Amino acid sequence: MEQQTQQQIEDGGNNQAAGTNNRWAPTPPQLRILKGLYYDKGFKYPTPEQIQEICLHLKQYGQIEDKNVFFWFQNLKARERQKLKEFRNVPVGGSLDLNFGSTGSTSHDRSTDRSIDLNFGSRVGYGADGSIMEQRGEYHQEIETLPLFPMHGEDILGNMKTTSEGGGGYGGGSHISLELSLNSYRDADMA
Amino acid sequence: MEQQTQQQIEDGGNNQAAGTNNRWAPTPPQLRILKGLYYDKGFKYPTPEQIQEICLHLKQYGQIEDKNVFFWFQNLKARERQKLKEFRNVPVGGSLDLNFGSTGSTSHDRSTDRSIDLNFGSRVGYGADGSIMEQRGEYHQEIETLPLFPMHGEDILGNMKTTSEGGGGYGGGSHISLELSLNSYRDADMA
DNA sequence: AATATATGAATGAATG
DNA sequence: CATTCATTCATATATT
Repeated sequence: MEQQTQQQIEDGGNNQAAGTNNRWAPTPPQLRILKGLYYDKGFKYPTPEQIQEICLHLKQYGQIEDKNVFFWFQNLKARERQKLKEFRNVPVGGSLDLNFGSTGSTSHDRSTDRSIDLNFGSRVGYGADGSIMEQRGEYHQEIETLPLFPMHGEDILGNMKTTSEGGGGYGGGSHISLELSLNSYRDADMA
Repeated sequence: MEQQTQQQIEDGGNNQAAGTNNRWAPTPPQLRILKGLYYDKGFKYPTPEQIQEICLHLKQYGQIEDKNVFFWFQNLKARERQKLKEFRNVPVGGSLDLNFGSTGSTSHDRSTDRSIDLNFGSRVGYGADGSIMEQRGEYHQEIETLPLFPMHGEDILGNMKTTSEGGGGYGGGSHISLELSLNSYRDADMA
């Protein structure tokens, strides 16, 4: 079938089939910046305003929307957490009947290997530090502060909060001077 | 993670080098057990804990990791759905069924309903209001008579975290200053 | 060998 | 935020 044999999303050329392609794919520069923020800066909890800022900036490197940035951060966080969770050792107990159909031996093979205690064990939870670090609030850098676009976090799209408006939400007109620093990037995927 | 940096396959030459990717392949015993769980037991939604349990057990039959088990279930589910969808797309001639709003019979788990809303206006819960609404305390694993865990059932149920946004809302101190010392060189994107 | 298929792996998007 | 769905990429294996 038409399973393979397709070459889409590329970096070199932003082939936006305008309508045919629905799923966003970060261009290398966008990915580099996003990763730089997340890993190098430890910036993991962008506010809606900051998402807009980031998105606006990333638009230079290819088509992108707020929700893409939002999802990107969400997914990365979720997957890192999930990874930790899966590495965690299972408590005890568990009697999954995995021995069906086997030959005879009706004994629990796994026996007592579940006593292995890794590094986590108890602090894998949230807020227990270690897994989730926060930088919201007043996280300042002490590197070269280079203001990219000292603009005011305005409503770029004007559709962020159509439901619960009224001003009760979040401040709103808060000026955010998003300055990014990507002196060092984490990885250079692709070879 | 960086795997979709594929380049044009029309280069006509050698692409894709380095074959250090050893992808897991289930051994016969492992496959038998996995299939037994999925088909015979109807066990299709393993929790992270159960994944570990299964994985640990399968280790006796060959090298395997949690993520392998995770992906195995994910793929199997996805492909069964995909298969069903293909059959459903048979050229029916002109039988356009626009029966929206009913038929609610058989399957309607929580999918197949993809509504393409590219507007992204009010749905994406940034958690702007903070506070996680509800925390699913029940998995709908319709296991027939499989006593997965006749012991405990906590963990996933207890998810209380009130430090999700920490930053004290987005309205107030969104004075995060990142930095960006990017070189304003735009690669080739955004032609 | 070239093509097709099966399936492991990755990730964007969506839901509750 | 945790979990799940959908689509796609990457390969090993089967088929011709």
